[in-house]
Amino acid sequence: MSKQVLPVVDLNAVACCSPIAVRPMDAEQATVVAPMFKALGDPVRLRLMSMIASVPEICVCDLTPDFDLSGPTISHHLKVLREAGLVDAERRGTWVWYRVKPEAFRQLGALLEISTAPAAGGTA
Amino acid sequence: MSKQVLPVVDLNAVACCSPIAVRPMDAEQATVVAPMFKALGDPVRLRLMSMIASVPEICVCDLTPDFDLSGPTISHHLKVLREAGLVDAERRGTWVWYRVKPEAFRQLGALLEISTAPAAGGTA
DNA sequence: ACCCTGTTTTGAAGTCTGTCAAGCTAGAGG
DNA sequence: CCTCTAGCTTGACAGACTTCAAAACAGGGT
Repeated sequence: MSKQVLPVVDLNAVACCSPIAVRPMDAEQATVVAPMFKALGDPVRLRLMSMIASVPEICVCDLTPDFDLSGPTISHHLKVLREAGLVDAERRGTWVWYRVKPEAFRQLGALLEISTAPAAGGTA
Repeated sequence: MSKQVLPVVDLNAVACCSPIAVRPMDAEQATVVAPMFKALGDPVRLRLMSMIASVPEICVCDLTPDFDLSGPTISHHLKVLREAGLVDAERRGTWVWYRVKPEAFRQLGALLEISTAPAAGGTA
């Protein structure tokens, strides 16, 4: 039983991407997406995420020293990012390597787009 | 003393916008930005946000009925969005009207951009 | 086989969050 | 001035979150 590293958020369930500035989100979609934002809502995780996102992949051993936190705590935060579907992890020999899941990233970016923003007038 | 509606997150302090996929975030910036993501990390607030964002402005009285929650609870969530700097509120007569702060929105969107993403190879 | 290093899991403590009931404030209209 | 409605604030409580220490797990080297 390889209970290794399995994402929890189903990206296909994230009704694809119309920015929230264009159309209100239904309750179900909000339930799916909110955990991703929540995962980024902690300063430690946000930094972890940005460290992972700014390179192709990175070892936990290169993440930990940047924080005044215990190893287990970093590991916990990484797990939250994993379960939010934002990153993937893979063990290679002694070390575990993390990389972003670009789809997830794109999802969130798309939701926040102002793009063809509403402006006055009404939805009629 | 008008303790009306005052934002807490200083948008100017959000070192402007290089996507986290490009350069890791420093601790200070993460501390400033994380609360915005956190505010969106609750399904109720995410829906509120999207309802507000999809029209020019909207009255609390038009937000509340969409949820199976008490008035105070909605009010609490709106306060969180306000203090995260994501929305503004204004009382006009009997009703209070909410609208998004597009700058904040844009900030977050910019951070999530993959834009000139890293791809393999290394940062060299 | 044993130990050493890197990472995750478990268990526990303290803090924060989401929610409601009750009470309060702001404006409209008599 | 009184009352009614819309919305916010306070207080309280159950549940979730962050963190660490201790222990477990995974590989590599001797």
